[in-house]
Amino acid sequence: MANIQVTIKDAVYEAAEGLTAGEALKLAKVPTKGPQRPLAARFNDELVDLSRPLAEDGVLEPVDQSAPEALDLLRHSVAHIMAEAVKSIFPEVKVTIGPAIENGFYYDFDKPEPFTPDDLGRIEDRMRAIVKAAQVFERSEMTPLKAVEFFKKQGEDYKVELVEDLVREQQVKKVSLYRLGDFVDLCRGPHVPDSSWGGSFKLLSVAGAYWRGDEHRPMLQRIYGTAFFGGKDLEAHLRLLEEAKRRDHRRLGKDLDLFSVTDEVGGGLIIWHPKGALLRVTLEEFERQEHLRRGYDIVMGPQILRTELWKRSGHWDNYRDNMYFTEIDGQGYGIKPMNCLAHMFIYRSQLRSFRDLPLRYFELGTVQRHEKSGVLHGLTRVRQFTQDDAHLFCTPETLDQEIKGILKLVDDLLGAFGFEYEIELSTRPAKSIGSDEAWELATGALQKALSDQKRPYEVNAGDGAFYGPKIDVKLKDALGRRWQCSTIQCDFTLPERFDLTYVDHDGQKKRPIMLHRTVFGSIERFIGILTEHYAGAFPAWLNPEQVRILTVTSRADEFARTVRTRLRREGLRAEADLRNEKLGYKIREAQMQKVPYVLVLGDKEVEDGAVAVRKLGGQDLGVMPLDSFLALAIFETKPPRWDF
RNA sequence: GCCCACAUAGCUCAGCAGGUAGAGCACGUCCUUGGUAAGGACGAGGUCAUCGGUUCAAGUCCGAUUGUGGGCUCCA
Repeated sequence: MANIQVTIKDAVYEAAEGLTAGEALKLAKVPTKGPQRPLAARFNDELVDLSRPLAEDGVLEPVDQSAPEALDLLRHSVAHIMAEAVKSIFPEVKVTIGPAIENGFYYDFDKPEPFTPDDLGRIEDRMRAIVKAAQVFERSEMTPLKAVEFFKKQGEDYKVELVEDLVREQQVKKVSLYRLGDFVDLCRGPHVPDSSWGGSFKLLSVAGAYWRGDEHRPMLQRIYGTAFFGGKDLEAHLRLLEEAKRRDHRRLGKDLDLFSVTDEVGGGLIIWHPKGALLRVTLEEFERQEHLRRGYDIVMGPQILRTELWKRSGHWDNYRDNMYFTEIDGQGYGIKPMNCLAHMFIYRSQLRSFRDLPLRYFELGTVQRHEKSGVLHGLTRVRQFTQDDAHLFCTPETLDQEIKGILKLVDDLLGAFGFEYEIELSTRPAKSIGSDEAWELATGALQKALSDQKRPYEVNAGDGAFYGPKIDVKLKDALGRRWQCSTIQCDFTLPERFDLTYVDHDGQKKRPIMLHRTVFGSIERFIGILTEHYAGAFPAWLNPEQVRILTVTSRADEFARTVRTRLRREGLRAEADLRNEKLGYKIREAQMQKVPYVLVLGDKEVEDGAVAVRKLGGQDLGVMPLDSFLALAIFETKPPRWDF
């Protein structure tokens, strides 16, 4: 048998061919215990099992739990452990696929009867036994023909389909299989060496999922779980899930009395209560002012527009199933699912010169979309919502500048809430309108603006709007969850379809370029995100209640009313709690309602014309004259503003 | 739209062998005037989501509808 040369950490080792990766690493004295113990290896840049025999010269690197791919590898391995457990308890179940996902893993099963919560417990117990038994992940290879035969014999129809697709789509000559206990799965691998690695796991939920994500194919049962290298990490993640539940905007919306949804009114339709409505108009007014400062015009369009317009715009072809239509005097109308049409008619209401451009029309436009019943969710997915929508009409010369202006606006407005974000560039989808040249131009313009500003972005191929490519912004909230809010879409097509023109320097009529964009996206959804981001403790400028005045005894009632009047006169949102309750009780309630400032008024304050100030969370600012508090509160409740 | 689960007082939930509804909080009245996260007593509150079926009898069993939750598909 020939010898091979294996390079590990810059040292070269001579070894017999067929030596496993794990054995080779031992030659280099890679730790076999502790956090640096390898769970897999990288051989000539290919991720391999430690049990993989080495057949050629090459560079070998250990992969331990600190490696970026380690957690996925572990979770995928735990998915196999789960599948083995499920197969041993329910032998009639057919297995499909079980990948690692962002915060865990899942495995999809075809099983006639649904899994029950009890089943999850039983599966977990079986998994623990498998972990304890430290079963080895055993890799083998087969020709696709053999593999098909093998899985057919086992009745694993889904695996048969997967192998056949691998052959058809990638012309593979060999497939790899992994055995764990009695369970053999088609799998690219690699895996952790044995099941003892998978001890820190938890099964989370069962849900339906279509085979291969296709709604025309069978509905499978998906079990979600998560796994980590240590119990501490697992506990931290479970705590995060608890925290997310605690911050759920649907719960906080009720607790803080912001909004409600009721089946009597209809699903996906938000009813804004006084505090929620106040929060919302505060946010909207902030945005209006910021747009006016940046040269936008505020406009408003009608709620319904004639159906033929939707046909001309392409919305009829692409979205008519998600629109509502009605008829007036024999004429068809569609309720608007977006705002751009009216804005184009404002553009068209006059002859435009290049001197008029850019035109920036901003509308807090309320739209209706017939979302499928199963997708509705609190404030984040509703059937009627308000977009902070704008359409910019510009010449090719100023396009770049306008895109950059929008990026700056996004930066400022999202930054106001402490959001960081990531950018994606979405390109032409399968279902689209417009010429190839227009798509190339538009995509190039967005790309150029991003790279000029050195903003890192990822390309999301085929995910653009039907009329143009777009920049999508995914913000990250306080819990690290990502939400898509802002979007910038470059459109050459609608100006064409609605024959928008301007007169250029040379006296010729030309087409303006149209930019569609939102910053918050949907006001409803954004308030949902803000609620969870702040856990209900909105910053003072946005909080529907900024100051709550508490009396110690009824002797302070009159003064409390005076203070409330003074605060309100200064534009502060103040309430007085004059109920016959103990101070501690009122404080508790004000804290739970997340009011930023509490003023305590007792005999001392009445006598001195002063207020005792307590901030949300318990910080005591002490007793101060009412005027001092007024100055402080006016300063602290100013909305953010930027120089540019 | 699809899979599964759920729907009881304003809120959170108990009621898990079918026999005419219960707790805590909130609310009302009274007592208490109490200085930084829940003072006390009493009281009022429900056609058990809606419609239909089984049964002598249905909150409880069955079906449909609506809505909600966890996902899937979709998201201009």
